[in-house]
Amino acid sequence: MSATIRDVAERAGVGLATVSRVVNNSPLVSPATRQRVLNVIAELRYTPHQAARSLSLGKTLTVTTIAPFFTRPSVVERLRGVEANLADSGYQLIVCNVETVERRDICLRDLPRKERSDGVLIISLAPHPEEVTALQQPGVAVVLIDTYVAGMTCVFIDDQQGGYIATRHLLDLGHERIAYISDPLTDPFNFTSSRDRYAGYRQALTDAGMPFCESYHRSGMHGRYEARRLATELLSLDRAPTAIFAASDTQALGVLEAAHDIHLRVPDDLSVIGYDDIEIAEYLGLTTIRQPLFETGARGVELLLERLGNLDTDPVSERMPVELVIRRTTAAPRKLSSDAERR
Amino acid sequence: MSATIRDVAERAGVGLATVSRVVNNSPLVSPATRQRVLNVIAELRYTPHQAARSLSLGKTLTVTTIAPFFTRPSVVERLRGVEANLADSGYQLIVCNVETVERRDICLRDLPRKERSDGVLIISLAPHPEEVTALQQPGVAVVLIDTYVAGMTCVFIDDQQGGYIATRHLLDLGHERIAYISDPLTDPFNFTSSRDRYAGYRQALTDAGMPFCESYHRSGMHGRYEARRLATELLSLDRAPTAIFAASDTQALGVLEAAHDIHLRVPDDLSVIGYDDIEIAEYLGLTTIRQPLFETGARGVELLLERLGNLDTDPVSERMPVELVIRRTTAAPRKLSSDAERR
DNA sequence: CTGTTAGCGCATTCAC
DNA sequence: GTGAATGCGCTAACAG
Repeated sequence: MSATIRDVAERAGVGLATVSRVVNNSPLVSPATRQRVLNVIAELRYTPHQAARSLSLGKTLTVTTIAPFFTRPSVVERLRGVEANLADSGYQLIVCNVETVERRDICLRDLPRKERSDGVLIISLAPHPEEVTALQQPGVAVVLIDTYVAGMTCVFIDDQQGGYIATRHLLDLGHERIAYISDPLTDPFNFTSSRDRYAGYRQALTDAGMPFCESYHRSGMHGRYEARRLATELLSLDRAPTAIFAASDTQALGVLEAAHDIHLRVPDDLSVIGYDDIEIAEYLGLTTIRQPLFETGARGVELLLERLGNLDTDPVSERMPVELVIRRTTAAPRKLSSDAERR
Repeated sequence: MSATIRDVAERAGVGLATVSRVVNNSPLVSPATRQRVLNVIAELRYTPHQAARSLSLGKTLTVTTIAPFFTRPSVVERLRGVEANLADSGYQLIVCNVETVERRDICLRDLPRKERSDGVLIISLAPHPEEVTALQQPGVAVVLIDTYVAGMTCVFIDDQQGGYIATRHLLDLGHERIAYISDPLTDPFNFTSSRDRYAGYRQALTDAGMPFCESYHRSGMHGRYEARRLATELLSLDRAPTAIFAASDTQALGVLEAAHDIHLRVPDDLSVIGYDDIEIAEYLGLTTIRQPLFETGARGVELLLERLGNLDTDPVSERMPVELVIRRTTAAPRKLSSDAERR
């Protein structure tokens, strides 16, 4: 059995409280006894028992992160931001991966409870209205990452702006047939990014006086294969698009594959722009919208830690900027170039 | 304040123990009272307090995973395997990311203690001999993933075999100048994979009666950029290699970049083989050695869960197989082709 | 400055 | 079947 605070106290010839004070760096201990206790602690390899500590403190000393689809590079990057800022806070990080809707609902309902965790970070999953009221119960601090919900503390991305910028970039290059490939706009997980980026896409089209063509928007399950399929459909349309905006870099890869399949050259025959700027994007020269992934995680933790201090602070929400990164998969459409030459 | 077991007991007009029995599915409760208690539990939204539970049980109900470099795709995939198998076990998953040697040492020393966690999974970090004896202290179950240490329970990859197969594949294609790019063979984290794969590489060369050329082995910090630099060095050698075996797919990407930089065509001018078979490998058509990443994590948890049951089982170790995946970055060397033509 | 005491919420002997 | 009592290891009042 490992040493308890009592063992240390006896061996050092002091009371329990003194040991506790030493462990918790209380200044109310004379240097002499402190040193003596410290020696015994080292000797016995004493470590405070986490559970006992939390029970006594009334805090779990734990932060839970609920995230969908671990594998998605964007989620990993956010998680890394979370971990980085939590490592030295004294809080342990509990992670919970959500890959089904059932799990999503269970996690959102059961995990944010003060008996389980002092704070909860929810990544990319927007709580439904009923869930929001449950989440606002006092006791647990909740911070939403990559999602905006009025009345809750969130660190989110201006995805509408991102969609706008992406589309605008294509428009500026002279494209007139711009398609958008994304996850389903409404899904049971309640992801919001595809939806917001879509709104930006539509807005940019409108602002440019460009008509929106229903058949230029395709959506399907997230992932490269599905995106490839959707892009193939798009590219075999009568008036095939000359540019495709994919709601994520992963999906943009699928688009590139589809183009390759039918021997279209990128960017000569087809422009492709992604979203996220994951690591491989640079390698592939993919034009994309960069969003601060790591930073959202890191900032989310900061806000959570603040709230952990005093729970009754007003919710704040912070919007993080996106940025267009132009690389080698976008260019002026061929038709336009020839038009230009003709003049 | 949230409801405690006492609140439930009072409201249901029963004793504390009865509520506890209901919560823990003890059969020693009459159906009638059970139902009554269940109703009150639902009504009060009662959830057992984790910390109190563990304190009383003498178990933390927690499993800790220590993993280096969250970002590495291989680590993420293993973690996913861990999470998948732990989700329904009733244990919470605490994750700890290690990005510096100091953290590595601290984590390995402080986390595997029964006061903190019932079980620990250590991914890709080989404990040093002193650390091993500490890890074998009773109380915590420890399972090593992607690492083999005699006397401990491990799920590991036959990396020497992997290195052998990779090199052998190149040899079979007719290559005679085969280089190897990897992490440093010995590093303070004590990663073993680069070392083992190197051993396999050397062995394959020897078995083929091929001399080993010191300058064909380059090592440097893990990552694409460094690998690109190393490959560039290699390719500007007088007798440049015709094939490069990279110790990871990520590094193989760097090699591909280096080749591209100097307009070498792959696989015509240079063959490249990676290791891991991460998702992007398929997209790029990278020939590689596939290792069961997800599975090692998943299997590691299974073994841990078993050990959690009875701690004094003998350590077991399981070796997982690797597999050559031939795609489009390896081919016979040009020189040989022309030799063949000449005949 | 330091020791003593009383819970924190729950599982678990024991009696009934 | 069920309830009352005990202790898990620690922190925070409190008294000295």
